[in-house]
Amino acid sequence: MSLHRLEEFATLCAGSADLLENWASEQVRYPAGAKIRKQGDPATCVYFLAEGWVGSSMSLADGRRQFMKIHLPGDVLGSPSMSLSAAAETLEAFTEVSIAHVPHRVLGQLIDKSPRFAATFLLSVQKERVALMYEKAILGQGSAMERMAWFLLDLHARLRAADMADEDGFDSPLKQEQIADLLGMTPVHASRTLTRLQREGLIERRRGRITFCDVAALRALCPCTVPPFVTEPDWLPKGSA
Amino acid sequence: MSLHRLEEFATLCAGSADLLENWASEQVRYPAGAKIRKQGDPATCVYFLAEGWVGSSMSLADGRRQFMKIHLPGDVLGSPSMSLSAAAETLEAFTEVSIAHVPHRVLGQLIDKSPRFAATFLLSVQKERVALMYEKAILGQGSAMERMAWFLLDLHARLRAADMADEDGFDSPLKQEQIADLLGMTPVHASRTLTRLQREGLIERRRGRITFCDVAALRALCPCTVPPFVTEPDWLPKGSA
DNA sequence: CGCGTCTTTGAGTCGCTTCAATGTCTGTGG
DNA sequence: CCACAGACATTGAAGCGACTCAAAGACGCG
Repeated sequence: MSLHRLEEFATLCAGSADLLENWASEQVRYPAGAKIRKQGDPATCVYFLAEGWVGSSMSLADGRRQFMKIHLPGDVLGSPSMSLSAAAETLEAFTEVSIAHVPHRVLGQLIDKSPRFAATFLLSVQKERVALMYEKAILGQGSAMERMAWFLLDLHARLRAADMADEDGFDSPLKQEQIADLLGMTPVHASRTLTRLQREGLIERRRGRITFCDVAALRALCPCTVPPFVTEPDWLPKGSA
Repeated sequence: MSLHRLEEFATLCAGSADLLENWASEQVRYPAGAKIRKQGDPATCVYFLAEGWVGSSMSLADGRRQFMKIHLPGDVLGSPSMSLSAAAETLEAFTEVSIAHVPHRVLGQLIDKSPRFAATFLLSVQKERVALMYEKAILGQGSAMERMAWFLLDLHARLRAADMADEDGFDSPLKQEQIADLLGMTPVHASRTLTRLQREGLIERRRGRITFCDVAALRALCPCTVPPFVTEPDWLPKGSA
């Protein structure tokens, strides 16, 4: 399996794939709780997450915090801030993590050399944008139960894709406060919501593990489903570099 | 002024700029209320909005609706769905509009021919992604007053950039129901919130016009400000095609 | 003028928050 | 091995912000 998730839309040509692997192989480790990059820091590179869990968040002026995404191995982190003079999001390790730093300069070279890389990277960014759109819709329209059900199913699907969970549940290092800041509710209410899901027989909890007891009911709680992504769209530039 | 807003990060090389202008010049008109594209439709092109106001929205299974963005002339619409097999968002004309259809194929050609176009388009997508991140934070963390203040100031800034508003206010065709669906609240509460802003002397309303009476107070209500965007980052491929 | 659409206002309810106390788990040192 | 501390989770009670339902008011248009 690749160290990054840039080939989910299309296979890259050998040249760019090799260059990426090369950069991705040089990893830095951070302990749990470390801030990899803070909101407001100069943004000079993006990050390939190789191991561990990372959360990206934005803080408001008065300290309220909104997590944007829980990142899993293979994710490219921090790329929205390439368009900014200073980083918009804080990247924080939830577990011990292993991360490769890829300077914007390298991305620029890859785009310059390989149109196919450029298009593939663009698609993966659009995919993240679509994910944000769904999350915006759910924060704007959904109740606490709906948000929690969405979160559990979405995280589970992504963990499955990363081979980090079995079919009926997953282990997670997330504290309820972090889940709350992801879903736009208070920690107290996150606890109540999870407790209620458990009391109603949809999930079980032990230690950090969540087990799904009634996936159908959870899905029924989710107000929307994401349509399938394209692979190899016909307009994609063919590989050459 | 250009028919699109792809050159806010960097000037394009003559070849791609010309090709774009050419496509952008062939416009279709839609009456107010028309659906330009519906959620679930096949996604085969993106849209350059030349004239008028458009809203992009996602609907949940039970009919609740979340507007993603109010689009103004110069905006590129519908590009998130390039990554999907079916469109994720509905595009709806708020006024009579004039729109150019640009097939994905053309974008593919441009990316293939001009790395500089590819990088510039990527940056503009990242910019939209950052905007979504802020909106997610505000929906997740902000009160109704904060959301409304953010909306008014953000829309005003964007109207100013498009030369569609003067310094102290703007005209808008938006109904309160649409504002409500953008900010994740009910129309009734949108009305109360606007009325309260007016009673407290921050804004005035007459017809569709909003006038700012106390911009400082409005800004103070906003929980966050977007950092400046980059222009011509040094890693951007130089023009050639 | 009269009609339809949009907005405002009021009263009651519900969901989530707040504050504070209690409970649980884990690791640590006596 | 047990006692204790600290961090996290749970629970209860009270309050508030936003929602719902419903009616009345304003506006635009024929």
